[in-house]
Amino acid sequence: MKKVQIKTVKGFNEVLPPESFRWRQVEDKFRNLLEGYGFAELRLALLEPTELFARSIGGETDIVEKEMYTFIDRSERSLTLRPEGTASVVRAYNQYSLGKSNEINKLYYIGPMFRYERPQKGRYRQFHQLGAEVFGEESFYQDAETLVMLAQLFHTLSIKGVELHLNSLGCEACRPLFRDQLKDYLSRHQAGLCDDCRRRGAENPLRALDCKNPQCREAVAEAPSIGDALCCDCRQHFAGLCALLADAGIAFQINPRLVRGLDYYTRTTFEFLAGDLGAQNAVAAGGRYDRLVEELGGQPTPAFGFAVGFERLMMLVGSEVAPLTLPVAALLPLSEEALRRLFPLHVELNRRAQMTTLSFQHKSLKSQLKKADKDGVRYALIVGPDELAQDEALCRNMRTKEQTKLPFAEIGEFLWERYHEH
RNA sequence: GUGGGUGUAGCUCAGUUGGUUAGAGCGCAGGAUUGUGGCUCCUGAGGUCGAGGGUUCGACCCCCUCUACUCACCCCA
Repeated sequence: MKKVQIKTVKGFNEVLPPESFRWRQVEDKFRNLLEGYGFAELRLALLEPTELFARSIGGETDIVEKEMYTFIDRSERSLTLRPEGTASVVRAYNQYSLGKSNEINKLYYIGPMFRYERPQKGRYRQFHQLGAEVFGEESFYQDAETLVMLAQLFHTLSIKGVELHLNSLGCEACRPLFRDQLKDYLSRHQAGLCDDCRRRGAENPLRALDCKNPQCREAVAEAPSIGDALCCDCRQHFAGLCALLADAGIAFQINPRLVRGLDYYTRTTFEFLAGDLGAQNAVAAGGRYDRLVEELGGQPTPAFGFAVGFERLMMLVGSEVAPLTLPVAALLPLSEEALRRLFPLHVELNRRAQMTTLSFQHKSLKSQLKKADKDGVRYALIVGPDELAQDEALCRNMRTKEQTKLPFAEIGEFLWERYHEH
């Protein structure tokens, strides 16, 4: 080990080849799918005024209370590395008045998010999300379309065994009533609750439903169910969504305990759960947030969105990689003169496509062939003094070992044809 | 923030009750073949054994502290 190696910060993991190829393949599939549904990409700032997240995610949530990378910059402003994407998208939607032009109401993003938590399997301090938001559509058809699209994403990636869990949290008309009911229930059952849930009772009672403490689960088992408390409109919205999903052949479970960790959700919330994610189980989650745009200073605008945890998604994607494109041939110069002759050819060929490799060092033919073999090229073009004198290369087929003479003038065409064969 | 596990070569890991030159496989480099790869064989490079302190004649091994990684709790994508 060297002295004082500088290393990455804890929880900030970097993606090296060949993993980076797999990442891009999955990203590409996501982009293609989303753009097929009319989504357009947004590339947003990673750093935002702290206030944005405090207002959107909710001041009482764990994310805001203890998980944000927040610091004061040189002009004394409090800034935060974004812990999630939706707040920024909504901020941008308002800031640039994206709602004024109808065609741009479906937006997606891919990028890093930051949360100051202890890293573990499937959870990192810098992690990545693929997310999308739809603005201006209140219909449950929108909820259904988005969920069907997500199911397609998993299907496209050959991921099996993800379960869709659904719930409705109601709207501003019925949720406060339910909150009161629940608060009331919790205060009557304080004895059975953990410390956290007792504290939550007042500010964020819904979270108690979601507590993993077995004691709490028991205490909450008889609590009022949100499903019973929904108003007429919310009930219809949710029923409509469920019917569409059933018609589309998408399996789902209604989970009245499903409460999101962020405060802005209304009506539909969902999670796609999977095993094989370590102690984590959510690979994607989201829902409807009909009030947030307005709360962040925009026009009243219903919205629906989701985020996929990219690292978690990658854990579910099999390790099989689409074969990488390999160079067609290795150029093997056996002298300085040969190298000088081959270099312009090499540069010219690779301008069009990945065609050749070329060693700039004087190595033995043997070691160059070894390298060519390892690189998986189909041909080796050997050029030594003899070939140079004849203005040709010795073309060796690496599989059949057959060798033929190939004039320099024909190399380009020869390789270009072989390039398209594979 | 709390708890457990693990730090030995580029990678994956051995290392006996504490004993003198710390090993293997893979990978890398070279050779066996004056200009011919994969298989085989030979050779080589590469380690302050995570860091510091302690016990001991002697520490990779035992003790303490720190640190990193990792898994889990909390919570979340």
